Amino acid sequence: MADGADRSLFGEAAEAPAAHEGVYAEVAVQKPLRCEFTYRVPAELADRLRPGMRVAVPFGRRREVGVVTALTDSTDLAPSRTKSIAALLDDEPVVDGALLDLTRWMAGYYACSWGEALGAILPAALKREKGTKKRLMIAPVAGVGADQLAEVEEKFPKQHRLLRTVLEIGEATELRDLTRRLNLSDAPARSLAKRGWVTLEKVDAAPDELAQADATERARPDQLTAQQADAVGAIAEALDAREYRTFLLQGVTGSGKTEVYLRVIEHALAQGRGAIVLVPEIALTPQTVGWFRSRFGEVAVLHSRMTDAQRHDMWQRVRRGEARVVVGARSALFAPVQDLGVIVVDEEHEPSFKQGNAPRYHARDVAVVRAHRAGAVCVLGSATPSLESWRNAKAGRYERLILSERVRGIRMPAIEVVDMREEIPEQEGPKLFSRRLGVYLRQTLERGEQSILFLNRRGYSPVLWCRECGETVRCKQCDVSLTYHRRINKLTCHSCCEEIDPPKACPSCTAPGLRFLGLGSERIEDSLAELLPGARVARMDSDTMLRREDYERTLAAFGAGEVDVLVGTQMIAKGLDFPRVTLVGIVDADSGLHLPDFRASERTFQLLAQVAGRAGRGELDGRIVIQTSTPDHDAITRAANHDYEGFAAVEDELRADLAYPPHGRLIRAVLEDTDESKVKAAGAALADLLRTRVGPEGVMVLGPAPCPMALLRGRHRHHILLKAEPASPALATARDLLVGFSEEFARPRTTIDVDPVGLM
DNA sequence: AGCACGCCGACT
DNA sequence: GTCGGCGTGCTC
Repeated sequence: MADGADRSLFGEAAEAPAAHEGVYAEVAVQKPLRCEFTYRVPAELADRLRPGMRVAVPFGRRREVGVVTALTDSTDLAPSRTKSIAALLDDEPVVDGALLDLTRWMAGYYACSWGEALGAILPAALKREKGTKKRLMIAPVAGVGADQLAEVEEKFPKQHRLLRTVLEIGEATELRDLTRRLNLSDAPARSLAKRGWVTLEKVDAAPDELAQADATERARPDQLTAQQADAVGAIAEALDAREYRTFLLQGVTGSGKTEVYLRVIEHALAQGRGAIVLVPEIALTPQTVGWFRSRFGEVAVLHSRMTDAQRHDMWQRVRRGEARVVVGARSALFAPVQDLGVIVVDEEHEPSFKQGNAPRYHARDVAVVRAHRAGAVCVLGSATPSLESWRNAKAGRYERLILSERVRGIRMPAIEVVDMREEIPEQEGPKLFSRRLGVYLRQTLERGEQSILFLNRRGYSPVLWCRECGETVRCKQCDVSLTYHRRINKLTCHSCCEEIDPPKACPSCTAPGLRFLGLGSERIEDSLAELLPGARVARMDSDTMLRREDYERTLAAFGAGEVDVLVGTQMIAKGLDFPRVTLVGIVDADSGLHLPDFRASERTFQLLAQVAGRAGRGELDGRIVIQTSTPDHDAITRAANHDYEGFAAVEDELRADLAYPPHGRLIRAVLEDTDESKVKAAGAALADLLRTRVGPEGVMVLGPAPCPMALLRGRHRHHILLKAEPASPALATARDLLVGFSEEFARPRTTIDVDPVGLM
């Protein structure tokens, strides 16, 4: 570094021509900066340095870890601006050429920096020079309880919220998990520690139950169904040809998709090739991992709850070829599997495959790209494929394989739709259970069978409403109503986690007598106690399931028949397989239907189909009750008739009319700032720029308009939506204009979301 | 994104 | 008098 300064001061004229010679490296750092940075390669590193290796470089006042993306022998920069690489951190590239190319593609496509894209593929331990960070654990101190809680309740709501959660968990927890979930900084934890009510302690690593998951026995069936065999045959053929193909494996719940995955992976392994299996985070249970482990032995697992050290270890094992099968959530897509044969994306329609922060990639789409580039096969599995994949299959880009029969000849459950508008409320307040659902619940209990009640809304009541002025009690920082939680007697903001004491009178007109409007899972649980006295009820939502063990334990209790009725949110929609469940009640099928999102109907259909799949998994016949106030809605009638194909065809036409995906592509720009006028002004300027530079024939510019949640954590948010033909080159131009705009103006902050999922 | 520098309110 | 709020400018 010093020599650079020296040269600019003394030697510039003399060695000006020579200053550009030598070896330079392009280095990508994990920051949202448009380009890579050029560094001089010290002579002693020149013959060892290769693209894909990590280096430590001086960056501003700091030292950063970056990845070398290219080596050159010249630079356009003035020599005085070129600093030298400070240290080489690898003997071998940690990112191979294929992944380097893939991240470059991602950076361009998803409008992020190459460094950010690389950041998504490297385990955290490799992104720091010092390696693995210790974990900070928070634990309650014995004897601390209600008295201490009461002491901080009034003046320190954040400490109160944290202490309450820590006490509820009752054992040491990673602080970062809690602060993320409760939307807190470290400060409240430090204050509690200072009071001596909790302890903060750094630990190395914790054992990981998934890494150690036992091989769950899952017998390898001798006989596949004819459809399974056909599917395996078609995919194996592509593997044998060693060519890229994408298959859409569409199979109803219980049709044996997993067995198809397992056979295909067997085939790839027999060829000496590796495999990646992506599953939604919440489906990544010891049981799932166990299936793969029992069949393949050495299986690497990658998921968000692992410690940095554990992820690093798994990553190394994959890179060394010790594990040839990787099972994991979204980011496992980037596991350094050599000679990749197949990528499986299970539940490909799940919105969680889209990452919510930069790089905002969709793992399903990037899986197809990675497979294509690797000459591998991609298998997208779902009972209810996304409209995007359905259309890709129709257009011949994917090959559709259908599993319509359930294994062992299990019948599809009967689905009954109950029109809640025809139910007469016995007393004031919302009607929770229709007469029919009430009767079925009682009968199921009497037969000693089990029920599941699904409501995708936690808390007791989502709205507190003033009958005088019609206002609802809202969050001061966010554009949402506060949800009443009865156990803790607080109003909670589900957007920013802030909580307040329920007011006695209306905050806007001071009239007394606020009323609860609507229902949540907590209220269902309470009402069940009245409807079915003596029934054993368990509730599963993110309020009751604070630890992973809670989840496992509740499911184990349910499986053992110690629980009669399981009440829950999304958390219980997926994967649960209990033979004694003969009744599933969907308490309010409409809850997601009216969200301001063009995918609302699709999401509702998928959720209903998924929840319905929880009943009748064993010998006993299942029964599903869907409660709704819109019984004629397509998502509901088609779900009730197990008619995916009909739903997809109708929905596809609606999307075509409006040029929404899959018939158009979207890019969304969100502008946010504490000052609303700045957001409005910048939004108008940006929309003007876009409209003048890309004509309406190429790209439609919608907005600017306030986002569905126009105020979030104290920031006003407006968005602009770009809509274009899927193949329109103008969309790329528009995207690059957005990138230019966001770089030119630091405020209001502009985030660009390519192929957005969820418009909130 | 960090992390500096740089200008205006409530406290020892 | 200063400690500290966050506005804006830069990183090879």
